Amino acid sequence: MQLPDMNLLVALDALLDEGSVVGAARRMNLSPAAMSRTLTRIREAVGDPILVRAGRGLVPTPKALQLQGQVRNVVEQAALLFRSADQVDLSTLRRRFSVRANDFFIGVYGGRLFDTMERMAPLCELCFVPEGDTDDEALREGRLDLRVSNTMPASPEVKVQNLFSTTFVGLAREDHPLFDEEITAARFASYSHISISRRGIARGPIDTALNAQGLERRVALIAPGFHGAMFMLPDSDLLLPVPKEALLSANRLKLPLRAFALPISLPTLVLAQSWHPRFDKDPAHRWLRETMRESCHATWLEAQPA
DNA sequence: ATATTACCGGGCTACCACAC
DNA sequence: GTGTGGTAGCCCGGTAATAT
Repeated sequence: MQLPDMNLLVALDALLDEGSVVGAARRMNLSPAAMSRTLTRIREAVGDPILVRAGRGLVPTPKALQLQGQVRNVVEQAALLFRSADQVDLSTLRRRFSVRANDFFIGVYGGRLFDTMERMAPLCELCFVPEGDTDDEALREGRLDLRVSNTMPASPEVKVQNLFSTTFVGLAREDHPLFDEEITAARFASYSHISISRRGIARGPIDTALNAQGLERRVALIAPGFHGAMFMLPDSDLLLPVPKEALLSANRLKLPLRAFALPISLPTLVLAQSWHPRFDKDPAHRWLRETMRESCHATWLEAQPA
């Protein structure tokens, strides 16, 4: 069987990623003219224009967008074949690591993670992507390097490693009437709450715990993320349960908020990172996972009460 | 500014002739 | 039969010019 020139795949990956002939040429140490001719060969091989002129630049065709994930996957797998199983030169490593996490994790843990990555692998990019419904598929296709979540992946082949566990505390404006007397479950339930949910779900473990005591709370506001919700507290009587590490963000932002221990018992939340086994032996990915684990641990320690 | 094309040169390979 | 050297053709990259 006559195989096509596999170098075209590497060039196609660069072209689709950069979206320009000049950018892809720079990345592959070629002249723009040489890359333009490579694009011509790719067009002939694929039978599609791949990138078409739009003013000064180029835009991808639907076929190109459809191929992008597959091409990246194949190129990464091919690169792995030639890479030592244990070594990676972080100083020259050019790679974008996509991590899916919620805004609590990004806001509290993302900064230290990025700082460590920036110092060790200055040419790498960290790309946080919002949580989605097709995590396992994204991991499998290589669109996602890591997923950080408290829910287990649906696919049994996906690898999981615990990062840290956390518990919830309550947040309210510092002069909230809640602080005038002892914070009982009944008083906690008597104020309106913010519930954090991307899918608009108002009920959760807090409601279960209150119901067990014959109490019920009113969720007056549903927000997609903790950080945005925190900014609503100073102007309202709302209460916001947050993972206790989120207090780091509240303190840094110098928000006029006060934390309180929840008067109910909630299960401990365990956050874990998960990845597809295809990346298990990849030294760069292994470094990412290790860096994630260590930077999370350092942030977690900082957030613990003295 | 960026993409494409024309033209040129270097490297590689297939093919052939020749010597051993 | 095998190894070596010469040649032609192809592929690909560079520069420069042109088109968008």
